[in-house]
Amino acid sequence: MNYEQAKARADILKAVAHPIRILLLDALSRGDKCVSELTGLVDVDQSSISRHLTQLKKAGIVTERREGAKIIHHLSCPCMLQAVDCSVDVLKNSKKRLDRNL
Amino acid sequence: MNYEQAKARADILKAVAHPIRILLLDALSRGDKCVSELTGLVDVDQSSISRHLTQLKKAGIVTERREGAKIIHHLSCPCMLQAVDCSVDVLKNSKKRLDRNL
DNA sequence: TGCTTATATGCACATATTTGCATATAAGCA
DNA sequence: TGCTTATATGCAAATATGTGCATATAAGCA
Repeated sequence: MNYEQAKARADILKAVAHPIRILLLDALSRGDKCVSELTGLVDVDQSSISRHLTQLKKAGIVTERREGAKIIHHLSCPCMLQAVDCSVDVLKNSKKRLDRNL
Repeated sequence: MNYEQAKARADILKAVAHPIRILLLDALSRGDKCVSELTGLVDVDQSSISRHLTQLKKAGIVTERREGAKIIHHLSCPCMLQAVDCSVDVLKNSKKRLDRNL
């Protein structure tokens, strides 16, 4: 793998690597939602959610469609949920190691 | 999923989301290596590689063992390679969409 | 012990990321 | 058109991240 390829992969992973964006993906995994619905999930400004969604869209993980005044967001790459699951495995393994005092 | 859980997952993914760290994981997937071997992979200072490895170790993705003067690094969570593969899927899907002019 | 190789760390600096507030843009509706 | 709801964006400030250089620490060996 060369640096360019690694950079492209890193850019996708960076788009996911934020607590709020992970919460957004989690919510979208249970169905399409508009910005105001997603804003209700966390205690941050609506503008912040808007920008997080922009990042997910730029990365190609989420798509949008307009429905009247609302913009509906859709998880177009559910595969990224698996990437999040991988991180859960790491957490579990780390915990196991701690439990064994390693 | 609550914010704490999302934060823990994000911290793991952040540890991977950097081109150099992805190159390091890729190299380690083909066998354990010491710092100086890994430093040869990219044109950055040895201290930079050392710090990237520290992040991977803190996240619990890589472990180390000493062998004489050298410190050998080992990919303890190969599952993270799958997370990187997920990002490749996203890139492929994005490319497909572009090819269809969507 | 003194020298060499291997790795880590303090420091300073540059760059990137996140955030809220205010405000802009866009759609729907009276 | 004027009002309301929905979403995006400019700006400024705070925080985080990545980097090289110099140097510290640790192991092996003559």
